[in-house]
Amino acid sequence: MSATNGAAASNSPSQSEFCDFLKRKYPDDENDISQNNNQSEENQNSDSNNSWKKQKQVGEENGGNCTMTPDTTSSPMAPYTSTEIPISCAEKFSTNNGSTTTTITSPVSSSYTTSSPTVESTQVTSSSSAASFNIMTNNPAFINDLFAYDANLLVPTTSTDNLLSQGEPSFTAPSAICVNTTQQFHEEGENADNWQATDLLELDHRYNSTLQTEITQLNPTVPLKPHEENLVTLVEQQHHSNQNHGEQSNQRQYIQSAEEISKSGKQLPAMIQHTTADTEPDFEDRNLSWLLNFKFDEFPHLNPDVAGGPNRSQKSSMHCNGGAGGYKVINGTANGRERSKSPKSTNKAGKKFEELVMEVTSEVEGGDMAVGENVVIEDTTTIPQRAPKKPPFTYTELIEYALEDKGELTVSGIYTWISDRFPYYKSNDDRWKNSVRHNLSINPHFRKGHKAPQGAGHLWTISSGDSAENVLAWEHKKQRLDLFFKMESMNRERLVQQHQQQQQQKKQQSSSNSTRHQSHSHDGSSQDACLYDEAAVAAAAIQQEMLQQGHTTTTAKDVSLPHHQHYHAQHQQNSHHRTTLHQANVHQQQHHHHHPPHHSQSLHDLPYNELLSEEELRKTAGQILNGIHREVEVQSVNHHQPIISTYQDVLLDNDYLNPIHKDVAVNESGLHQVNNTTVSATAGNSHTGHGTTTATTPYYVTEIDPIELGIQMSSHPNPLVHCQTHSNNNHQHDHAHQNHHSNNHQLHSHHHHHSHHIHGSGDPNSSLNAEDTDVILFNDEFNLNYFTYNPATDIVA
DNA sequence: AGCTGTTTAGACACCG
DNA sequence: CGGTGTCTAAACAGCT
Ligand SMILES: [Mg+2]
Repeated sequence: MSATNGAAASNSPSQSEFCDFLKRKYPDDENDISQNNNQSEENQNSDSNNSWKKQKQVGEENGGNCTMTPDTTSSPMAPYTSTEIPISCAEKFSTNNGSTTTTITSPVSSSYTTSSPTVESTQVTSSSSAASFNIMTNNPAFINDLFAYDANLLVPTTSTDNLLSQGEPSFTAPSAICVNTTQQFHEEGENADNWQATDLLELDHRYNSTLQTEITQLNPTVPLKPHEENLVTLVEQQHHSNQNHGEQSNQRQYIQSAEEISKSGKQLPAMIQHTTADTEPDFEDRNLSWLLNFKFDEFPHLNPDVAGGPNRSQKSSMHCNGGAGGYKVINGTANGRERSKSPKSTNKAGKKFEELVMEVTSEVEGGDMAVGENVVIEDTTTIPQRAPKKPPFTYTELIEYALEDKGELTVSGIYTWISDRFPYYKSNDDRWKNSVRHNLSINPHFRKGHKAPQGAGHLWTISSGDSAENVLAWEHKKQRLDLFFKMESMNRERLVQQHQQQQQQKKQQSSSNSTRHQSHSHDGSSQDACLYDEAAVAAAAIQQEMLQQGHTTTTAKDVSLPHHQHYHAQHQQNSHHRTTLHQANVHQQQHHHHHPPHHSQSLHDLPYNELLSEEELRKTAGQILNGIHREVEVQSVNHHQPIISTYQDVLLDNDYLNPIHKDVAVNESGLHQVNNTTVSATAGNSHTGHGTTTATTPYYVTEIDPIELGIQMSSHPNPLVHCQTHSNNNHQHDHAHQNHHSNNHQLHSHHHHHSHHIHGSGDPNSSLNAEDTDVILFNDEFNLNYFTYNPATDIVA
């Protein structure tokens, strides 16, 4: 417990948004699909990811825990192990749907106005009122497992029933979901497996199209099926009630972890106990999927080169992911290429894996190494479980969801949040945790806040822009997450039913005495039952939450959503911003006009508001500059005097491109706004020629030596000026782009469009524009993170 | 020693 | 193909 730290945790709002990135990974196209399938297989088998942990062995015991110590977050933790039930997620929905205020109109514009933050807000529209969910189930084929993901998860069934019943409600508000209609109803079979993938893709597709067109389209279309309706019922009710109250928009449903749920009182108890008892002690421990994530190199004898098989490709590198499925290892064809690689992990993991493999293989016929075959691992025999599939969310998204939901979390809290809800990410696996940390560092919208109360580390928060786009994008993400969980629930339900049927059949058979072998266990459709469902749990959680909400006035923070994203893009990030409201009283406002006020709040929240000592300023400035994309013009105004650096108009209001509001950045950086005149004067001195100085725009000046901030002015001829303009914003901005390779590249080019924004903002610095000029080092976006690293450019460090 | 947080890199998938 | 986005692995430094 820990109290959960985050204080915030509980209420925050978050929502889920959804991105399109799915597309990429899981393309809509049929072709893609096919590919996906392949992949999926792999995945299933190996399951990639996650799994290994570096440390692991020990860990295990703990099970999950592992790491979590720290503060807050942890409390929830223990999750699985103890309970076994991993996740529950409930979703919340964005309430806003219908009312989102923001308009989307010009996407671009929004942000940049320097002065006035407000975007256009207002309005809006749209919304999605109630959405209806469509679809579902009934598709015959599974698309691939990619999406199937958790449906399978694993937990032995038994008690599930209870859960299910309770769980059902998980579906939240219909409103949130928008599924595309297109296919939907094939009612034939029961295979509904597809729906997840399909739905998500559709959602994404829709989102994309909407971006172009209008928001309104987001509204849901298809009506729910009866049974679905049932599921939803609770939610809707709640929803209605809320609406009545006028809250609708804000209400959210949260995703709770199993633990939370249990705490809350709901009980899943039966299940939990049961499960735990039955199967393994530790759920996670038992799941050996991580073992499948190996590198061929490490296990020469397994090297597929020989084997042949379906291989995939050539990626030499490889890890095979194993996937779920039945724990098969897929083959990879790996070439032996990469062999020597990571010593560490390799060794450790390798051994384990190796041993395991040996065992397995031995069992397997012929020992064919073909890795491709099915290797059954462990208990599969008795337990139907399948390894969870990798959720269709990027790490960035997962973190966003977690932070939006809880407001602020420690790193370990984030791990917990994720692992509680997505079985794929085991708490004893260090690999994905490394990725999480990496993403925190690399994405500017993830901000490191105060030090964690307890252990090492800090509380992380998310900052998002308020632009309409962002709002939309966030809405989309939320919907995606919600849809995902719904689908999960449904799948779960379906599986349970199947399982029950099977059991009945078995009984009958046994009684009838027919053949013992019930070989067909794996029929396409039936996957064994996994009963466990996150969804169920989630549902339960939601239900509970709803109930609670009714009474409690929890504090709710609402988070407004974030917004952002780029259009095209797809994929990307988003940002979010959250605002806090007290539900109890006020909440009505829901409108997202967070802007104005919010900004201020955000400032307040930040630790920086107060005056800082010089050192602190320096430190802070460095931190701020580090990792934030901004458009900056750095000029060395004067040499002889104290160094004065100018950051020109760089800091934009926050929006999806610039998650951190300009004011915040300025404040944190210790910058002062200066009149043009002033600056120009100085500037003029220094470098005359270039004219880079813009007449009009205000400058932000700091006395901190740029070098201290990691920015080195070029030593060239005019030492003076170096400007960078960039708009940085890039599409994605957030993402930090890691530059591939040399950072240089990215720095230049692209994204000009954004640049105009800047201009638009009133800052003509046409002169600056000139990307052409020598002076300008960077164009559009560039990540100050890399400032230091670019030797090539003038800026060096 | 373990956890955190920052960076660097290589590999891939996509997209225009 | 180059630019991007994502993922994974790692090296490292700083804290606790
Ligand atoms: Mg960051």
